[in-house]
Amino acid sequence: MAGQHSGGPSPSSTIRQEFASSLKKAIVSVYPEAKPDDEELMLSITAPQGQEWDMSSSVAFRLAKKLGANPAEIAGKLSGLMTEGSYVSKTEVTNGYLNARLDERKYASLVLARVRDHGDAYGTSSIGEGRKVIVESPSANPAHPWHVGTLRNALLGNVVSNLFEACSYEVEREDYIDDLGLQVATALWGWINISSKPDKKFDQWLGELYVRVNREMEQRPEVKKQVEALNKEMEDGVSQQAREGREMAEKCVMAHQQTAFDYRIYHDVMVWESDIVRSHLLSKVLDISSDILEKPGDGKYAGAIVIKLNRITPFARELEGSREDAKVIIRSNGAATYMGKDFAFHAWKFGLVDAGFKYRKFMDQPNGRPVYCTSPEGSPMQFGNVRRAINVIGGEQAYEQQIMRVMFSLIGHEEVTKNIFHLAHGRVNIEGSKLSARSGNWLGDGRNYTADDLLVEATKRAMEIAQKSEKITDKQNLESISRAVALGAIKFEYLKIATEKDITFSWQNALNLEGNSGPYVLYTYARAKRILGKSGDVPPLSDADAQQITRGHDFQLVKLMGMAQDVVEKACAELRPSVLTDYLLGLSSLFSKFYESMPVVKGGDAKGVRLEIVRSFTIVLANMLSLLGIATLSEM
RNA sequence: GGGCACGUGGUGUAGCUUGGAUAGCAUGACAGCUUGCGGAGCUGUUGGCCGCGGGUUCAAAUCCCGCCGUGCCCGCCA
Repeated sequence: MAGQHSGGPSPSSTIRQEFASSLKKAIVSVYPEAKPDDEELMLSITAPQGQEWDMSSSVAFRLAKKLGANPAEIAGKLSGLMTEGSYVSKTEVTNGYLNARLDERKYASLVLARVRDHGDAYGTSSIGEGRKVIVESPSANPAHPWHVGTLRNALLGNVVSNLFEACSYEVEREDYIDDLGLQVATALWGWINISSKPDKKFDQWLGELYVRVNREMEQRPEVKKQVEALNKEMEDGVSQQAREGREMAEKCVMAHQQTAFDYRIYHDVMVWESDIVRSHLLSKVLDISSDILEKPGDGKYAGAIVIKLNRITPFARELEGSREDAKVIIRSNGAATYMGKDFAFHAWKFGLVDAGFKYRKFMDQPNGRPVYCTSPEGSPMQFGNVRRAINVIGGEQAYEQQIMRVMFSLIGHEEVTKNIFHLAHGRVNIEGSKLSARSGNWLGDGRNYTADDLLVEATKRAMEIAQKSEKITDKQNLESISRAVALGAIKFEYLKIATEKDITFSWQNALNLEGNSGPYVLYTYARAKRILGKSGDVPPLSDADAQQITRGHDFQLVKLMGMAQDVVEKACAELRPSVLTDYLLGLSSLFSKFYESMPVVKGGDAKGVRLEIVRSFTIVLANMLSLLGIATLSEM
């Protein structure tokens, strides 16, 4: 989606407002004491099933309570006073509901003109104008490839970023690179002591090495000691090993980027944990938060800097029965914990402290924009300093995220607490076992549950079907078409599941090409495109065309298309990509019914309006798919 | 010990924030639809005590209370 944001109310909210204000007028004149609330009125309006009515309000039930009267009676009185508007042509009462019917010619003209005028920008909104948001995802460890769980995180982060952009927010797509810590130290031990000669894609190779070293550590305690020593070296950041560790991690991240590009996922900036440590961001943050921190001289936490949980619990009651009574921010050896770094990092995100980061270009991206990274050498750039932060992180980290948010309240930055959103997603398990990075049960011969392999498998599957397709005229493009279908299948399959739910990964589901799936949506798009291809340019709707609209699938489809912007705003406000997938399935399914029941090219007098509907459908569908990061295909 | 998340036809799920008319969709099974704009589709049949028990309400999948089941978290790991 590109171009100007549409701004203003959507067609569907225009008609709901009209209905609501007409309801309000009627209520005020019959029951002046009822004092109807505008928002309540809007919320009472829903779309009823069936084709007879377009909007329905349950407001009479609410009023019945307030006034102690019968709902049906109230609705009856109101109905008599309802005035017609520009779009509402008729109202009636059924079972206490006030139903409204639209003038389908007028409303269809409004929606279709809007789609034609706004094109690529149809469905966008201006609600976020002037605000900046940072989205963090997927923050994979640079010690192994993206697995099917990392992919879920990355896809979520991408869609959420797209949604914010569609709502006119300025968006910074940020990736936190956790290049310190035991995972990377473990891989580095292998790099130094076993092999530094990759013979396959770097992250895959490194992941296998990492798993090997983990097994080694279980048998040889001295290896574990050496890994811990390496970890300390990397933390200190000055030794040859530390430089080697960073170098190795960068190679791994390069390989991750390849995966990201394959999935059409791009970033603006990568913040490396080792640069956070190097920048002494921590000590600056400690300065502004000294009031809430303690440094016990003895006991369990002797020598460390901690935050006592009894300071947190008044603001987060759910942490009260916790087993620990403090959270360590700086270890007794002087190194910051993950908690400490994340707290400091968020102080940077919101511009509370200046980290003095230096940046350089990490690499060019296929979208034409480079991704930058923090670096020991480089120049200052403008990143961070946002008003809102979305952290796409697994639900298992809710405890730490909660403590961190409360810490900002305690140091007097309530606005930060309120604007850190932990977008907690469920786990992705693989059939029969849990995903475990350490054991590498997802990595290796015959069981390679990586994002890369998933795409290869899905493309293969799509290819089998595409080869049989008689509709693909350009056989040269079979490979790229299959890949696009595969991407559509995978992304849709992941995103349609509610964010908070766990997923048990199965090839069967991930490669789904029919039913509630991405390929189903792409397929309806291709059919619509074929109709347009046979008809040449579609002229704008004439009055005569508008007369041909019926109350069948044609108008149902128009009504659904009129809701695009509301859907985008809702998906953005709730951080729920599945709102989009639901909408796309609804649109596609309705289009299929329309397609089966209402001839377009041979539609006679109705040809004009039906063509315009088809044309609009392709635009709306393409816009919504693009928010999911899915590209359309004219043939498949 | 405490907390968080999830529980909806055989299977996978939407709806729960903001209570509202026959709980939506897919898949599976069965039966149909192509000399019609693309059958990766459409139509029909089958299949649900919305985990259980209370409560609030004119009205509960939705809100409240209590249970049960599953997963996760409560580390000077990240």
